[in-house]
Amino acid sequence: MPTPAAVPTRAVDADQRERTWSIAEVAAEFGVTHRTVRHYEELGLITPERRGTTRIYHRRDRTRLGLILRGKRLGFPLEEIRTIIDLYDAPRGRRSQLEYVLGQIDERRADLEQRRRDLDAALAELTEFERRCRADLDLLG
Amino acid sequence: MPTPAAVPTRAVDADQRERTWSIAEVAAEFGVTHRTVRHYEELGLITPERRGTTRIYHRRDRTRLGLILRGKRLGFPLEEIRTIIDLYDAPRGRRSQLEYVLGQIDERRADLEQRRRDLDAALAELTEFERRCRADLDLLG
DNA sequence: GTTGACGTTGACGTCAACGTAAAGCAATAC
DNA sequence: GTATTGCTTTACGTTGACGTCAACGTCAAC
Repeated sequence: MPTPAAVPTRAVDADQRERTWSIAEVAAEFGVTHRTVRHYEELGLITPERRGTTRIYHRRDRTRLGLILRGKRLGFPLEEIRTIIDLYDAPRGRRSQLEYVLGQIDERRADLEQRRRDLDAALAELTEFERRCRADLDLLG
Repeated sequence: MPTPAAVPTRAVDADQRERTWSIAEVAAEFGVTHRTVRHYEELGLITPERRGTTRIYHRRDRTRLGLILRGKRLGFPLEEIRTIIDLYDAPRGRRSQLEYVLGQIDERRADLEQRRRDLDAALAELTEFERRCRADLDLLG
């Protein structure tokens, strides 16, 4: 348990908890444009705080942005990504809700595992193709 | 080595080599519309034979269609898919060409391996999330 | 000989995921 | 002060990946 003497740790915690970012900062950090970030907000994928009219991004928003971009790298459409990350934040108080969430998890898992099969097949073919190319290269001396 | 006595095998080979398909057949088989198949042709991803004006699909076209759709499931854009499957058919006679192809293979592999990392991370998070949900469910009796 | 079933070529429509001005506010920099 | 920098909204443009007619050819079946 942290005591008042554990000052360094608590200071770092406080920093990480309370630090916020501007739209330019998060955009640069994740290698996207501010337009992209705002687009995700329009679709309800992130909901940054507003100070007046200016957007303020917290750690939670950066976490979500990371999930969004990973989902994109995996080829998911943004609408589907939204349902996924909403799932992580869904209320899970009642049994019916938990069971619904668990069902959704199963669907997601099946999807991801199909993708992994495709991915492994593609990698295997690529490896075999490389082997043949190297064999051809050897034949050329 | 096949002898003239190996009739059954040779008959099957001949069937498989010479059987062709209509656009409706390939579309149905791969679960896409004829419009989609023609779209891929417009982009140069497949080039079926023409008998008069009618398209005739060979095994080679079906193989390509399979690669295209797997690429799509993995989230690749069609233009990129085209460069990939063209790579498999590229001439590899000269050393310089082989070295180019091997370089492309490396790029592809790096891309696919990044995707696999993303995929594994997503699956791990999903599993952890499921664990927490089941724990919550246990608490409800 | 006409009716489907299946094929063809345009050509325009649509949806997602942004890009790209245009025009304006708000704070710091000179 | 004003000029630049950074943020904002509004709104139209673009690209990819098809969908969706329209208008027509062709061939077997009835």
